[in-house]
Amino acid sequence: MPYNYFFACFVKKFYEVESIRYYEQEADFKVAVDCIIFGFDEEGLKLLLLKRNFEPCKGEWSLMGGFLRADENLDQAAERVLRDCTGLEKVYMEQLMTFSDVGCDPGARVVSAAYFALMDIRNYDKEAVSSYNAAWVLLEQVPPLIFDHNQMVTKALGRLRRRATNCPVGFNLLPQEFTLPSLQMLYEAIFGCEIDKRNFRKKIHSMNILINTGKKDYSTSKKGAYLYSFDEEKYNSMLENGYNQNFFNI
Amino acid sequence: MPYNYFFACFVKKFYEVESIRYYEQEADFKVAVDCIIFGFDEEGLKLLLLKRNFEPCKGEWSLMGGFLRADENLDQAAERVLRDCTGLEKVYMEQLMTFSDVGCDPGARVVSAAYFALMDIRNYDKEAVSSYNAAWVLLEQVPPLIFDHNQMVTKALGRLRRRATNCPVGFNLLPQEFTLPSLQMLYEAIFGCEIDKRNFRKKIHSMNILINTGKKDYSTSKKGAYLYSFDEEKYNSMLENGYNQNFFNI
DNA sequence: ACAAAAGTGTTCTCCATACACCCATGT
DNA sequence: ACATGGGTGTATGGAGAACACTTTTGT
Repeated sequence: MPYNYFFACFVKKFYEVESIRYYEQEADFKVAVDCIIFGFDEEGLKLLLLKRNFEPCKGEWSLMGGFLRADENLDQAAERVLRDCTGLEKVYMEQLMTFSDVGCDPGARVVSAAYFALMDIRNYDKEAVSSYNAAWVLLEQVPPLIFDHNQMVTKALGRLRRRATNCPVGFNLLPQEFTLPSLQMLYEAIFGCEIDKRNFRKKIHSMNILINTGKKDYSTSKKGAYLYSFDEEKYNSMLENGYNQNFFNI
Repeated sequence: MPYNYFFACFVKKFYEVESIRYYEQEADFKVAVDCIIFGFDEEGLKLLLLKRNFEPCKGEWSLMGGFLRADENLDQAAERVLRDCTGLEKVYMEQLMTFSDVGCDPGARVVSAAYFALMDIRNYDKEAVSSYNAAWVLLEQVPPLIFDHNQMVTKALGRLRRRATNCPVGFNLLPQEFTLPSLQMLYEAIFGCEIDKRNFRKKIHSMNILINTGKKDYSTSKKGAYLYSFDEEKYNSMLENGYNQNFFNI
């Protein structure tokens, strides 16, 4: 229970009467969170989308969403929404931007905070996903979505690209152990362009944030590709020591 | 009147009854906008802050803020707040992030979208500013602010730095005509470090986005420094032609 | 003459880019 | 033997960083 909570309870008494004077004439809004959930596999970069089996807009495609509750903040609401529909906790998430156009949701006056999430597409609760009638859709094949959700997706992709250039955020889209060819494919998918294999590997190796597990993945070639894991500790200590370089520059 | 508006009116009829079923059990929130307003003069980078002469938290320092109205979106609300307290329109503004901690504003459950703005400190409505009891405060001397406003300021500074490295957003903080020494001082203030004069000028000149007006400003030296203006047209055409370089790299 | 700010060029280093061949293995 | 994907090194160009002196003019 955070300190703020007690403070709020304490101060509330003081404000209880006053607050009516200050705030009561202001308009009320529903506050939503919508999650742009990225995943990645050999086919490419994907989004987890809902073919809605509930109202409103039943039958149409949308992002995962939900409403903010009085006793939580937006980060918590976004985590809850993600947990509900994928069964996952501790997924990389980041607030993207808040959308607020009048009449965007015709059902009510809603202000919607978009969050983007990066997750390992091989590791989620299939039952939860299918109960929401959700599916992984290739980024290039995203259908028209309800409200301003397509706009949110566009924003999220831009943010993902910027993040991926500045920090090694891409690892969140891969399993804990991954091969360099798959890491390169991921970056090619994020940036939508081809990358020279030698330059890519040189860059990655020069950063010294990968650990070669010694194991090999033989699923895509006869020779087999080494499995690496991300050395988060090393990366964090680099950050503390003022590492300020671009992680990846196209 | 945007297309969406008609659409909303049309669809509303359909939803009027239904919406009650979908949304009525969701919590209501007040939605605020808070503006982090940057200015710059020879003393350094400054923020426009309020010493509140109204409740709540009368007597304390805060950002400029206001509540979202039912008939506007967040961008419009932020513009309105800025217009009310500085008399300015068409100021560079950008949505920063939405803050939503429970108990942050003890007066009510408020979700607050922070905006950051860049303006020419020499050009604003002094009466409006003083009627709000507002003042320009050096960034290094920002006092404790109410709620989570200090956190917003920190975020805004980070965003400003990132923006300034990627695009020539700094010009919004200067008068229409400015000298290279003052432009350099601005960047030194934004990044909080010294910059080599020759390298700075080389970089700026190589971009070809400044117009030398031929006029000189003699206010800071006997020799006088040339006044330049930002060639927005040229910059836009560069963008269209796929200019993708960093504007400024420390 | 001198103080005070404006203005200017060169060298070095490092990083991004372009580019072609060998390796391991299953068939 | 060969097809398939994994893995490696070198040469070049361009941009950032370091660095010192001349110009102008008011006093």
